[in-house]
Amino acid sequence: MRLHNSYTNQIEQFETIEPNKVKMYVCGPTVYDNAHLGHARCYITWDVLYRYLKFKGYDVTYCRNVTDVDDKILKKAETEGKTPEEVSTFWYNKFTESMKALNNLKPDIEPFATKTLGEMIAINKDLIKNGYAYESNGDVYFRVKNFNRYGYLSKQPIDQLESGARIEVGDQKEDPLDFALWKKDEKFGYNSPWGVGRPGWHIECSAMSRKHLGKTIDIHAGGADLIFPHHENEIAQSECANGCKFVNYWLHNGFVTINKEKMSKSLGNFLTIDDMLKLYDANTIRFFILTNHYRMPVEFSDEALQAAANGVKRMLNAKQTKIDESLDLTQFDEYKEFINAMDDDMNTSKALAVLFDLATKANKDVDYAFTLLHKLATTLGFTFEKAKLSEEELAEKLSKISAELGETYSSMEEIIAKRKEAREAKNWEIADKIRIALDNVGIVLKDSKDGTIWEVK
RNA sequence: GGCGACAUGGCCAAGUGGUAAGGCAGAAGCCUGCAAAGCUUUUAUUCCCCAGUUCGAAUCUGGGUGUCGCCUCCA
Repeated sequence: MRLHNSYTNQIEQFETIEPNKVKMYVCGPTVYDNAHLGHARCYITWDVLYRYLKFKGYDVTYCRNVTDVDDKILKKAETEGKTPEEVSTFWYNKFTESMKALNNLKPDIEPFATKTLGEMIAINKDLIKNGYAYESNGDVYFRVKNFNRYGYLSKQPIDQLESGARIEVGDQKEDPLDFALWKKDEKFGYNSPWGVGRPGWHIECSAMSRKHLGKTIDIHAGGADLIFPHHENEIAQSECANGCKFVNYWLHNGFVTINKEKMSKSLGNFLTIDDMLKLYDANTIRFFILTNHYRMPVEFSDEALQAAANGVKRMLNAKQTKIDESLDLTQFDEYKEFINAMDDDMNTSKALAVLFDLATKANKDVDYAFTLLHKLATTLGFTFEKAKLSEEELAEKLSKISAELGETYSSMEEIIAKRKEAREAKNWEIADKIRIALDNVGIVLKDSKDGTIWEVK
């Protein structure tokens, strides 16, 4: 497999540290608010990578952290009169629900920052001992000038960074570029060798990554907006503390834009995952994301989502046959094409083209097509489960239909039988009336030689 | 100002040296009592503009124009 490494800005052959094992870390959410479509893109992208690596036979350990110590959480706790734990627990649960609703697999490890403080303190101690960090009035700062590869990931010339850096009021830094590893905070802080305080954001990921995956890992992924300063700082901390390479492959996804602008919390132009899921299903959102290459920006619009909904419906509504588990899928050209596409830096749009080809073949009764389609689409995280109505929803629709037709029906089967009767008598007026009444409540009938079935639109 | 990307049909989008995948939308036909779904056919002599390299460029080089992102919390 070949992957684009942001560190070298090149597409490289993916080689694991240990044979057949992948240690993969993704920067997770700060849990203080609803997740939006931008987060969905990020976590769907890395979910697909996770699934695909497993599909290829790798033993993958996927670690995605939860940042539960942060200014925004504390602010929210204060304004809502809650404890920071209450706020972060609430939003972590919401986030978990959103991820599940999007059909993202749960990472193998989901560490919390507040449970990794010991590791953070240990790293800080090492950094201070090695001269890469210093304590200053209860704060601890990283000494950027001592790390000569600083700026390599983000391709930022250090003198440029220097001129742009600002010193905030109350800063205790030796140099404007230095960043906080630990911040004095007597109100919400934790005990440390430097007094009561809180960890800096960047050290959290260095610590959680090292604790759960080790000093050098295969993949570290996240949104492209984390490249600077977050990932740059992680590299500095981890490599200076551990004395070895931190990450072999840095992977970054592009943004979701809306009206040509990055969708983000600070601009306020975001659509939450919850709201999206009221309008479009998880398959549609996933398809919308995967039609674009993961590093390109993707522009949100209702038209684009509607197009995605239509497209994914065709793909997943392919004529289903029994899944043949004994079939050797690797023998088929479509399988090879899919692998080639995904191996090429996750070319999901090409992979989807293969799935469309298989859907058409399945509809034309090519025997292996549906089994292969099912396997490959599932690998990308699509589901073939049809939308089902709850008993209440069905009852509501039945009563509406009954009202419109002026008769009482207690099941869809009854209605279909009635229509069948009318059709056999060539009473097209009644047959059409029934079909239209169903259509009005979002139920579509499909006639075929084998009879009539109904589906939710 | 520094750094990094992107510009392909009505819309979305792959393709990075060998003569334009795929999806959506549109059109025609088949199927159907009519539909829906499906199947078939169909829609870019052309890839932002201008030079250059090459037998050959959407793909490489130089210049221009436009759009976006990072440089501050951000997926």
